[in-house]
Amino acid sequence: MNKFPAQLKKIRNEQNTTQDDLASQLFVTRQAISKWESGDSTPDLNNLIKLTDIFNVSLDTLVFGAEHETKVDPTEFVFDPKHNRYVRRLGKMNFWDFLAGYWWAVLAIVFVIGFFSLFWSGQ
Amino acid sequence: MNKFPAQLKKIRNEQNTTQDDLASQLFVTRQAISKWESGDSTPDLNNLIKLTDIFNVSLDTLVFGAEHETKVDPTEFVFDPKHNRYVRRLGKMNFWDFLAGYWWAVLAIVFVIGFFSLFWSGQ
DNA sequence: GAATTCGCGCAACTACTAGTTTCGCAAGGA
DNA sequence: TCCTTGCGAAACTAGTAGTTGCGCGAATTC
Repeated sequence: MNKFPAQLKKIRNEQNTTQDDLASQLFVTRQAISKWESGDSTPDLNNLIKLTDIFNVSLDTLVFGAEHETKVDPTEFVFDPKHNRYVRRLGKMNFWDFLAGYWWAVLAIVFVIGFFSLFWSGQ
Repeated sequence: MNKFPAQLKKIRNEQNTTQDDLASQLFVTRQAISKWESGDSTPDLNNLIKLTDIFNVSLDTLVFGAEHETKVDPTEFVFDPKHNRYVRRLGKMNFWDFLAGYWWAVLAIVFVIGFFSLFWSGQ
Protein backbone atom coordinates (compact mmCIF):
# COMPACT_ATOMS: atom_id res chain seq x y z
CA MET A 1 0.00 0.00 0.00
CA ASN A 2 2.49 2.58 1.18
CA LYS A 3 5.39 2.68 -1.24
CA PHE A 4 6.83 5.93 0.01
CA PRO A 5 10.36 4.76 0.87
CA ALA A 6 10.88 3.10 -2.52
CA GLN A 7 9.16 5.94 -4.36
CA LEU A 8 11.32 8.58 -2.73
CA LYS A 9 14.51 6.75 -3.65
CA LYS A 10 13.29 6.13 -7.18
CA ILE A 11 12.16 9.68 -7.85
CA ARG A 12 15.27 11.16 -6.25
CA ASN A 13 17.51 9.02 -8.44
CA GLU A 14 15.48 9.84 -11.52
CA GLN A 15 16.09 13.49 -10.87
CA ASN A 16 19.78 12.88 -10.10
CA THR A 17 19.77 14.44 -6.66
CA THR A 18 21.74 13.18 -3.69
CA GLN A 19 20.41 12.73 -0.19
CA ASP A 20 22.61 15.64 0.89
CA ASP A 21 21.19 17.84 -1.80
CA LEU A 22 17.61 16.99 -0.97
CA ALA A 23 18.25 17.39 2.73
CA SER A 24 19.47 20.95 2.33
CA GLN A 25 16.38 21.86 0.35
CA LEU A 26 14.17 20.52 3.12
CA PHE A 27 16.28 21.94 5.95
CA VAL A 28 16.76 18.52 7.53
CA THR A 29 19.86 16.38 7.89
CA ARG A 30 21.02 13.89 5.29
CA GLN A 31 20.39 11.08 7.75
CA ALA A 32 16.73 12.00 7.98
CA ILE A 33 16.40 11.38 4.25
CA SER A 34 18.26 8.12 4.66
CA LYS A 35 15.74 7.01 7.27
CA TRP A 36 12.83 7.94 5.03
CA GLU A 37 14.23 5.86 2.20
CA SER A 38 14.99 2.87 4.41
CA GLY A 39 11.56 3.09 6.03
CA ASP A 40 13.08 3.72 9.45
CA SER A 41 11.00 6.86 9.79
CA THR A 42 8.37 8.81 7.92
CA PRO A 43 8.40 12.53 7.13
CA ASP A 44 5.64 14.69 8.51
CA LEU A 45 3.01 16.12 6.18
CA ASN A 46 4.89 19.39 5.76
CA ASN A 47 7.98 17.66 4.44
CA LEU A 48 5.83 15.43 2.26
CA ILE A 49 4.29 18.52 0.69
CA LYS A 50 7.72 20.06 0.22
CA LEU A 51 8.80 16.87 -1.56
CA THR A 52 5.89 17.14 -4.00
CA ASP A 53 7.03 20.69 -4.71
CA ILE A 54 10.69 19.80 -5.20
CA PHE A 55 10.01 16.76 -7.37
CA ASN A 56 6.89 18.19 -8.95
CA VAL A 57 4.85 15.04 -8.44
CA SER A 58 1.51 14.43 -6.80
CA LEU A 59 1.19 13.20 -3.25
CA ASP A 60 -0.41 10.04 -4.55
CA THR A 61 2.52 9.34 -6.83
CA LEU A 62 4.94 9.98 -4.00
CA VAL A 63 3.15 7.69 -1.57
CA PHE A 64 1.45 5.08 -3.71
CA GLY A 65 3.49 5.21 -6.88
CA ALA A 66 2.37 5.92 -10.40
CA GLU A 67 1.00 2.42 -10.70
CA HIS A 68 -1.59 3.04 -8.01
CA GLU A 69 -4.20 1.03 -9.86
CA THR A 70 -7.50 2.70 -10.33
CA LYS A 71 -10.63 0.62 -10.05
CA VAL A 72 -11.96 2.02 -13.31
CA ASP A 73 -10.77 1.04 -16.77
CA PRO A 74 -8.59 3.94 -17.90
CA THR A 75 -9.26 3.12 -21.54
CA GLU A 76 -12.93 3.75 -20.96
CA PHE A 77 -12.87 6.36 -18.23
CA VAL A 78 -10.81 9.47 -17.78
CA PHE A 79 -10.37 11.73 -14.81
CA ASP A 80 -12.06 15.09 -14.99
CA PRO A 81 -9.98 17.36 -12.75
CA LYS A 82 -12.63 20.06 -12.78
CA HIS A 83 -15.22 17.88 -11.11
CA ASN A 84 -12.66 15.63 -9.48
CA ARG A 85 -14.22 12.42 -10.68
CA TYR A 86 -14.07 9.89 -13.45
CA VAL A 87 -16.21 10.42 -16.49
CA ARG A 88 -16.92 8.22 -19.45
CA ARG A 89 -14.50 8.90 -22.21
CA LEU A 90 -15.90 10.59 -25.27
CA GLY A 91 -14.62 9.98 -28.74
CA LYS A 92 -13.01 6.91 -30.23
CA MET A 93 -16.40 6.03 -31.68
CA ASN A 94 -16.48 2.99 -33.87
CA PHE A 95 -18.72 2.60 -36.86
CA TRP A 96 -21.67 1.16 -34.93
CA ASP A 97 -21.38 3.71 -32.15
CA PHE A 98 -21.65 6.31 -34.83
CA LEU A 99 -24.61 4.69 -36.54
CA ALA A 100 -26.44 4.60 -33.21
CA GLY A 101 -26.11 8.36 -32.99
CA TYR A 102 -26.34 9.40 -36.61
CA TRP A 103 -28.69 6.84 -38.18
CA TRP A 104 -30.94 9.70 -39.16
CA ALA A 105 -28.18 11.28 -41.22
CA VAL A 106 -27.36 8.02 -42.95
CA LEU A 107 -31.05 7.45 -43.61
CA ALA A 108 -31.31 10.93 -45.09
CA ILE A 109 -28.42 10.22 -47.44
CA VAL A 110 -30.02 6.96 -48.50
CA PHE A 111 -33.27 8.74 -49.30
CA VAL A 112 -31.53 11.45 -51.26
CA ILE A 113 -29.45 8.95 -53.21
CA GLY A 114 -32.53 6.81 -53.82
CA PHE A 115 -34.54 9.78 -54.96
CA PHE A 116 -31.95 10.94 -57.45
CA SER A 117 -31.35 7.42 -58.69
CA LEU A 118 -35.01 7.07 -59.54
CA PHE A 119 -35.07 10.54 -61.04
CA TRP A 120 -32.08 9.95 -63.29
CA SER A 121 -33.02 6.42 -64.35
CA GLY A 122 -36.49 7.69 -65.13
CA GLN A 123 -35.18 10.10 -67.75
CA MET B 1 -1.21 25.13 0.17
CA ASN B 2 -2.11 22.61 2.84
CA LYS B 3 -5.87 22.51 3.27
CA PHE B 4 -5.95 19.30 5.24
CA PRO B 5 -7.80 20.50 8.36
CA ALA B 6 -10.61 22.08 6.34
CA GLN B 7 -10.70 19.20 3.90
CA LEU B 8 -11.00 16.60 6.62
CA LYS B 9 -13.91 18.43 8.23
CA LYS B 10 -15.60 18.97 4.89
CA ILE B 11 -15.26 15.39 3.68
CA ARG B 12 -16.24 13.97 7.06
CA ASN B 13 -19.41 16.06 7.09
CA GLU B 14 -20.19 15.16 3.50
CA GLN B 15 -20.10 11.52 4.49
CA ASN B 16 -22.13 12.19 7.65
CA THR B 17 -19.63 10.69 10.06
CA THR B 18 -18.89 12.04 13.51
CA GLN B 19 -15.47 12.58 15.01
CA ASP B 20 -16.18 9.72 17.39
CA ASP B 21 -17.10 7.44 14.56
CA LEU B 22 -14.02 8.28 12.56
CA ALA B 23 -11.80 7.99 15.61
CA SER B 24 -12.90 4.43 16.29
CA GLN B 25 -12.14 3.44 12.71
CA LEU B 26 -8.63 4.84 13.02
CA PHE B 27 -8.04 3.52 16.56
CA VAL B 28 -7.31 6.99 17.91
CA THR B 29 -9.25 9.14 20.32
CA ARG B 30 -11.95 11.57 19.29
CA GLN B 31 -9.78 14.45 20.48
CA ALA B 32 -7.06 13.50 18.04
CA ILE B 33 -9.50 14.00 15.20
CA SER B 34 -10.56 17.30 16.73
CA LYS B 35 -6.95 18.46 16.70
CA TRP B 36 -6.49 17.44 13.08
CA GLU B 37 -9.53 19.47 12.08
CA SER B 38 -8.51 22.51 14.09
CA GLY B 39 -4.97 22.31 12.77
CA ASP B 40 -3.56 21.77 16.26
CA SER B 41 -1.83 18.64 15.07
CA THR B 42 -1.31 16.63 11.91
CA PRO B 43 -1.84 12.90 11.48
CA ASP B 44 1.08 10.74 10.48
CA LEU B 45 1.25 9.22 7.02
CA ASN B 46 -0.32 5.95 8.15
CA ASN B 47 -3.43 7.68 9.41
CA LEU B 48 -3.52 9.84 6.30
CA ILE B 49 -3.55 6.71 4.17
CA LYS B 50 -6.26 5.17 6.35
CA LEU B 51 -8.31 8.32 5.80
CA THR B 52 -8.05 7.99 2.03
CA ASP B 53 -9.31 4.43 2.43
CA ILE B 54 -12.22 5.34 4.69
CA PHE B 55 -13.34 8.30 2.62
CA ASN B 56 -12.28 6.82 -0.69
CA VAL B 57 -10.54 9.97 -1.85
CA SER B 58 -7.05 10.62 -3.13
CA LEU B 59 -4.28 11.91 -0.92
CA ASP B 60 -4.15 15.04 -3.03
CA THR B 61 -7.83 15.70 -2.51
CA LEU B 62 -7.45 15.14 1.21
CA VAL B 63 -4.48 17.46 1.55
CA PHE B 64 -4.87 20.01 -1.21
CA GLY B 65 -8.59 19.87 -1.84
CA ALA B 66 -10.48 19.16 -5.00
CA GLU B 67 -9.86 22.72 -6.15
CA HIS B 68 -6.13 22.05 -6.36
CA GLU B 69 -6.18 23.92 -9.65
CA THR B 70 -4.49 22.25 -12.52
CA LYS B 71 -2.60 24.45 -14.92
CA VAL B 72 -4.20 22.74 -17.88
CA ASP B 73 -7.64 23.48 -19.22
CA PRO B 74 -9.81 20.60 -18.00
CA THR B 75 -12.22 21.10 -20.88
CA GLU B 76 -9.40 20.33 -23.28
CA PHE B 77 -7.25 17.97 -21.27
CA VAL B 78 -8.11 14.99 -19.17
CA PHE B 79 -6.05 12.96 -16.78
CA ASP B 80 -4.99 9.54 -17.93
CA PRO B 81 -4.55 7.48 -14.76
CA LYS B 82 -2.77 4.71 -16.61
CA HIS B 83 0.10 6.91 -17.66
CA ASN B 84 -0.35 9.34 -14.82
CA ARG B 85 -0.37 12.42 -17.00
CA TYR B 86 -2.67 14.73 -18.86
CA VAL B 87 -3.61 13.92 -22.38
CA ARG B 88 -5.50 15.87 -24.97
CA ARG B 89 -9.15 15.08 -24.79
CA LEU B 90 -10.73 13.13 -27.57
CA GLY B 91 -13.73 15.30 -28.23
CA LYS B 92 -17.25 14.33 -29.05
CA MET B 93 -17.11 13.59 -32.74
CA ASN B 94 -19.51 15.59 -34.79
CA PHE B 95 -20.91 14.57 -38.14
CA TRP B 96 -18.04 15.98 -40.17
CA ASP B 97 -15.39 14.49 -37.89
CA PHE B 98 -17.03 11.20 -38.50
CA LEU B 99 -17.19 11.64 -42.26
CA ALA B 100 -13.46 12.38 -42.25
CA GLY B 101 -12.86 8.97 -40.70
CA TYR B 102 -15.57 6.89 -42.29
CA TRP B 103 -16.04 8.45 -45.72
CA TRP B 104 -15.23 5.07 -47.25
CA ALA B 105 -18.17 3.47 -45.43
CA VAL B 106 -20.55 6.19 -46.54
CA LEU B 107 -19.22 5.92 -50.07
CA ALA B 108 -19.79 2.20 -49.99
CA ILE B 109 -23.40 2.69 -48.89
CA VAL B 110 -23.94 5.21 -51.64
CA PHE B 111 -22.62 2.73 -54.23
CA VAL B 112 -24.80 -0.08 -52.95
CA ILE B 113 -27.90 2.11 -52.88
CA GLY B 114 -27.09 3.45 -56.31
CA PHE B 115 -26.56 -0.02 -57.69
CA PHE B 116 -29.83 -1.36 -56.38
CA SER B 117 -31.69 1.75 -57.48
CA LEU B 118 -30.51 1.23 -61.04
CA PHE B 119 -31.26 -2.48 -60.82
CA TRP B 120 -34.81 -2.04 -59.57
CA SER B 121 -35.70 0.87 -61.83
CA GLY B 122 -34.33 -1.09 -64.77
CA GLN B 123 -36.94 -3.84 -64.25
C1' DG C 1 -38.17 21.80 32.30
C1' DA C 2 -34.95 18.69 34.36
C1' DA C 3 -32.20 14.90 32.70
C1' DT C 4 -29.78 12.66 29.18
C1' DT C 5 -27.41 12.06 24.99
C1' DC C 6 -24.80 13.77 21.10
C1' DG C 7 -21.09 16.17 18.95
C1' DC C 8 -17.39 18.75 19.79
C1' DG C 9 -13.35 21.94 21.82
C1' DC C 10 -9.68 22.98 25.22
C1' DA C 11 -5.88 22.35 28.66
C1' DA C 12 -2.42 19.46 30.77
C1' DC C 13 0.28 15.52 30.43
C1' DT C 14 3.07 11.71 28.45
C1' DA C 15 5.06 8.49 25.47
C1' DC C 16 6.72 7.94 21.13
C1' DT C 17 9.45 8.99 17.28
C1' DA C 18 11.24 12.19 13.78
C1' DG C 19 15.29 14.32 13.24
C1' DT C 20 20.17 15.23 15.05
C1' DT C 21 24.80 13.99 16.27
C1' DT C 22 28.51 11.00 15.77
C1' DC C 23 30.98 7.21 13.78
C1' DG C 24 32.06 4.55 9.87
C1' DC C 25 32.39 2.31 5.30
C1' DA C 26 32.78 1.51 0.24
C1' DA C 27 33.69 3.53 -4.31
C1' DG C 28 35.94 6.77 -7.34
C1' DG C 29 39.40 10.54 -8.44
C1' DA C 30 43.59 13.00 -7.92
C1' DT D 1 47.64 7.03 -0.28
C1' DC D 2 44.65 10.57 0.74
C1' DC D 3 40.49 13.02 -0.11
C1' DT D 4 35.84 13.46 -1.63
C1' DT D 5 31.33 11.68 -2.57
C1' DG D 6 27.30 9.19 -1.22
C1' DC D 7 25.25 6.65 2.00
C1' DG D 8 23.96 3.55 6.44
C1' DA D 9 23.65 2.62 11.56
C1' DA D 10 23.56 3.49 16.58
C1' DA D 11 22.64 6.52 20.40
C1' DC D 12 20.46 10.50 21.89
C1' DT D 13 17.04 14.40 22.38
C1' DA D 14 13.51 17.60 21.68
C1' DG D 15 9.17 18.27 19.73
C1' DT D 16 4.65 16.89 19.13
C1' DA D 17 0.99 13.48 18.20
C1' DG D 18 -2.22 11.33 20.78
C1' DT D 19 -4.35 10.50 25.58
C1' DT D 20 -6.81 11.73 29.71
C1' DG D 21 -10.06 14.62 31.84
C1' DC D 22 -13.25 18.60 32.01
C1' DG D 23 -16.89 21.17 30.11
C1' DC D 24 -20.33 23.33 27.04
C1' DG D 25 -24.25 24.14 23.81
C1' DA D 26 -27.89 21.92 21.28
C1' DA D 27 -31.09 18.44 20.42
C1' DT D 28 -33.92 14.50 22.36
C1' DT D 29 -36.32 12.16 25.99
C1' DC D 30 -38.76 11.66 30.15
